[in-house]
Amino acid sequence: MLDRKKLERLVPIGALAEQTGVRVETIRYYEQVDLLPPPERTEGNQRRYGRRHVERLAFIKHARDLGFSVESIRTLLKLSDSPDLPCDQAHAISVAHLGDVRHKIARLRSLEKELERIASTCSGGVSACDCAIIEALADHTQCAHHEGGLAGSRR
Amino acid sequence: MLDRKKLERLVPIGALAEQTGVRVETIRYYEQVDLLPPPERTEGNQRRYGRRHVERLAFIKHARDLGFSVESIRTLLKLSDSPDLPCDQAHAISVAHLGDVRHKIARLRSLEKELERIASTCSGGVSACDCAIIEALADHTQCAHHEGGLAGSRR
DNA sequence: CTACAAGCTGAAGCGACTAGAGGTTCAAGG
DNA sequence: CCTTGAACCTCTAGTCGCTTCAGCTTGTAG
Repeated sequence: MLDRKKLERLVPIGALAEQTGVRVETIRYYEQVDLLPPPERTEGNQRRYGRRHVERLAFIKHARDLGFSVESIRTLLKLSDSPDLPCDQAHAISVAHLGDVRHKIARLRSLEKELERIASTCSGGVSACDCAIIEALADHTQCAHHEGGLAGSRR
Repeated sequence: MLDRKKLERLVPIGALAEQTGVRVETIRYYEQVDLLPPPERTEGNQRRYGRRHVERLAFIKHARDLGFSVESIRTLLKLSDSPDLPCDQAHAISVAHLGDVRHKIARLRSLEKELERIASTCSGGVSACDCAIIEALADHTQCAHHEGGLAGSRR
């Protein structure tokens, strides 16, 4: 297992981190939660990663950047490992996630508008303002999404 | 303190939850983290809330719906309690948060585009697809925000 | 009076890491 | 060969904003 020639082609965790842009601690965490398979070790018990690991971690990183949950990624990885029935499920996951993202965008846009309204009522000058922002927060009735479909989607 | 007449005007936690749309457990949590002051209690140690509590919790709920952190809300509440120098800080918090929200929107829009691209490469049909989604995730170079400013903003 | 809904506390769990303590190993310079 | 110090190791706890659970006690309607 610890063949000298093999070890030479393998990289330590710090190099893997640099290559992929994933922090060292996060890589160890991914191993712990079975996203990344345990790599080989040196005699001194240090991790040494090969090409496969680099690719798999890049996949994970990219999917995380796209906002996929670790659970979704676990499924996507399983699918990519067994190239028999992957397409349907992968497509379903992506489409569901796209729906999620659109939902979040809509919600954030509505928040943006309300925040603009609230922040603009008070320019932040020292005087003559008593204080519209706090009033706006206290008084829900001014609010555009009052009793609308937005509240609760966070939960 | 436990005057009979007073108690009659006070509501138990369940009613407060219903009125404000905040869950019972969450209300107790807010008390625990000092967002909501401890209310009066019945002889049997149950919480009874008055008008002030309802208002304060509505404030909190509204601010949370707008995505303010509990820390920001704590500050906003302090400001609203002491109406001397509130405006500047409240304005600063709101503007900072608005910046945050806009940043998130921009990021999500870019994710939306990429997800659209990825999902559209594979219509999800059973055959003839081997699987573009998984390839797209594996191959970062196709990605629009490749090495762009997006990665890492989650941290 | 009794049943049962609603309330109570305290602790643990969630997701996805991050940070720290305290120790070991690797590789380069002398 | 030896020393130094950066990089590595494990394990534990902390983050945020709740949620859930277990195992009780209290309030109220019939």
